Amino acid sequence: MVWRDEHGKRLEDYPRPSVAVDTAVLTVDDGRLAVLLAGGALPGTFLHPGETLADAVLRSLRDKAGVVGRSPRQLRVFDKPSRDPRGWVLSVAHVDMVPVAELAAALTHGGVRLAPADDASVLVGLPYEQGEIVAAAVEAVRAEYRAEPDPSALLDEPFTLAELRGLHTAVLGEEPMRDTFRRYMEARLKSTGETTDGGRGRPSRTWRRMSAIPAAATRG
Amino acid sequence: MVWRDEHGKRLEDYPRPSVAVDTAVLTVDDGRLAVLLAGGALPGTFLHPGETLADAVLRSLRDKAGVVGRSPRQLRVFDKPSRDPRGWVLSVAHVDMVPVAELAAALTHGGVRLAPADDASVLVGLPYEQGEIVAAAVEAVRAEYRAEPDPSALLDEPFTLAELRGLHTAVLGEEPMRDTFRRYMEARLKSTGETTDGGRGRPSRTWRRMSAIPAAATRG
DNA sequence: AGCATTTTGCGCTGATCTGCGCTAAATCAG
DNA sequence: CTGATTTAGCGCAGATCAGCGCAAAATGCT
Repeated sequence: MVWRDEHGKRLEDYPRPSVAVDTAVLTVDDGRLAVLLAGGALPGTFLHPGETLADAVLRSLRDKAGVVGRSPRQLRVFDKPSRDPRGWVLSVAHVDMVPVAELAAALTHGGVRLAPADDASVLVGLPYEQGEIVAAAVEAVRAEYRAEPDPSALLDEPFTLAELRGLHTAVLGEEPMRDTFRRYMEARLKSTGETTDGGRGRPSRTWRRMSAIPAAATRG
Repeated sequence: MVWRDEHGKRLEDYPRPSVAVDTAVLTVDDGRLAVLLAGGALPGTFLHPGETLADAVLRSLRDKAGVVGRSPRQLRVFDKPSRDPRGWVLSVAHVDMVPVAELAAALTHGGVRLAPADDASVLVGLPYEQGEIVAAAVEAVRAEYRAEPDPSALLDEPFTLAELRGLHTAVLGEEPMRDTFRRYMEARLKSTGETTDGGRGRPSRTWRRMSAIPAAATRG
């Protein structure tokens, strides 16, 4: 039974935009935040019937970047009329932080590369307002990292405080003060009770995230 | 010149969702947060060609609630497949805080009423996941009010600290501590240099928001 | 004029946080 | 065994913040 409005028209009888999902896939590469570009743009796709936005995002990450098992977060909708020369397209922007190792396969494909995520000259070169998407993504990820230790689980467990702080420095673009960082994060981590093996100097204590879910598992 | 893809198809040849905008119009009524319902639902509309989402939101607020000159904020997209029995519809949810006086005309229409915004029994009675939209809106507005003095300009200027604190109490659902509130907010307000007239007791100092834009003007 | 009322302002205490210098601890290299 | 290295841990000073009690100030009422 197809629904019709008071004019006898179905939903399909009205003009509708195309809906795309675009994802700023961020990672840490060479000590700084980087964004994945495929053919000079963010990976994305048009929404298919019956899909949720998250389904579409996951499909585009798998198909365009070989990335699976992640949990992209919705940012917001970009809808500037002049945004897409092809026509009326809305973009629902997402962000996902992915360990750089998981992007290795994608990066062997022609046209797939990493670019510094907080480099203005990179952002202005992106089509379809995607520079704004990346900027919004960087801001969102930095806020998450200020609040929680490695919330996107880029580090394999267990890890040391130095590794964690190194990661946070790369994400935030500034180095947090050692003691302040340690006090805040230790309260949000679970000690393994063990230390590192080998290496000179006093062995480091090792930690896991509070969540019981393994790092690579999808989140709720 | 109509764009076609590598299959010779235009954007319109592919199935697309309808895109609706729904706005949680929040206000303060009788000392607490309230949400506007029109016919038992949030005001909304389908997106028309050539419109931005903000255009559509403003149009629906004008047509369904008689509200003009505001600046709704985008929350996020709701896309649960079973959300809308009419068919494939995405809803881009927004929130707007509006002085209750500006809703007076709308409230004289049949079927338009205010309901407590943080009352779970109200939220579960809403169609199309709109309870979740209202909950997300309440959370967003409360975060804004924790950070800034009356960011949605519900108070006419100038206002007293007691009026401001009363408004914030209504929005937050809890009364902030007088001195803590005063220290934080005074730093974010502009003193008029004048005090209230009449009334018993020591006259109150009066304040304006930092922004130079009049309260009813739209924001950037 | 005195009192009640209301707001402003602030001194004070205790709590919390940041940043830093420095030592102890636990390794490995020589 | 000694020294170098690296991390852990912490004492401390200074800064900041929250909350409270209370008095001063500025009105209107009687």
